[in-house]
Amino acid sequence: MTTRLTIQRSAIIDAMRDAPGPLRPQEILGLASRVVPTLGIATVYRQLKHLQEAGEVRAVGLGRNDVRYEPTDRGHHHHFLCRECGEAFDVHGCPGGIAELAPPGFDIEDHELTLFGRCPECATSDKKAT
Amino acid sequence: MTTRLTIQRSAIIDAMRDAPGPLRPQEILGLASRVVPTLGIATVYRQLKHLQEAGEVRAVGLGRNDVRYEPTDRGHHHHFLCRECGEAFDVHGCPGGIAELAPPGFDIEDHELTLFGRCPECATSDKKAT
DNA sequence: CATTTGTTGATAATCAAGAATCATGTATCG
DNA sequence: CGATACATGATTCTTGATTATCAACAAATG
Repeated sequence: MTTRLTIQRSAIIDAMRDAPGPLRPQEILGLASRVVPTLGIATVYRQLKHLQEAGEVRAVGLGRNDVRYEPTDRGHHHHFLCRECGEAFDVHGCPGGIAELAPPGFDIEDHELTLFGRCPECATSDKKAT
Repeated sequence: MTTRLTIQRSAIIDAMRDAPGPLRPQEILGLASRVVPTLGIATVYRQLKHLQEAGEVRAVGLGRNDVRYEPTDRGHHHHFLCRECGEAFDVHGCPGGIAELAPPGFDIEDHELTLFGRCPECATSDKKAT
């Protein structure tokens, strides 16, 4: 169970590292396939599991029924989800005073903030103006 | 397709209306079953669909693989999710300046904020102190 | 009361995500 | 080179959530 650094593994890690935000398993497959064309989805899931257990990768859920993965070394940040193309982007910065929102008695450990809208690319190709 | 107000329908609506936060279909079934013991899960899903189409109910996703439903007439608010018991609570109030977090070029339409931690009930019965 | 139309509850069908299986492949080490 | 142990990729299986089906029902209408 020694965890070898195979090309598949590094391709998967690189895909996440180079992405502007968290990726879905299928997206990881697509990106890493450019490096390792024979890559299978099973390996993606397998490596994601290993990487999660190793603490190098974390799952985040934006929207409903949506699980994406991101490297854990990016510090505290939030996300933007484009409603048009579905891509997720990291958003740095965090409004303060969040813990104070909860009524007394609630023990706040953490929080997640997700912005929804249109990414620069989708906003530019304005489909509204049809 | 006239949408009759059956006891099942009103029991389902009442369950959501009386809840402190969004409910999962199974939770709705459990609560509404107190009023209509024969209630089936199929009716819950059916009514949720109708209510969504009627704009009276909205689906929200907290955490991963998690869909809950809430009445739409509660105005802008956020949520708290207890990591121990899994119950969700509405949180009123909203930190300002959220739209400014996004880098230029992003078109922000909306946002969701979820707090994680322990609810008053779970925080009191401190299992940490074992 | 009889008819019509929408509703219910039990259950089967569907679907997708993720896990397990297994033969093949590939480093590593002797 | 040959043996060993882990990794891969194709595929199948499992699981849980949601949907569709359908016979039994109930409200509204004549």
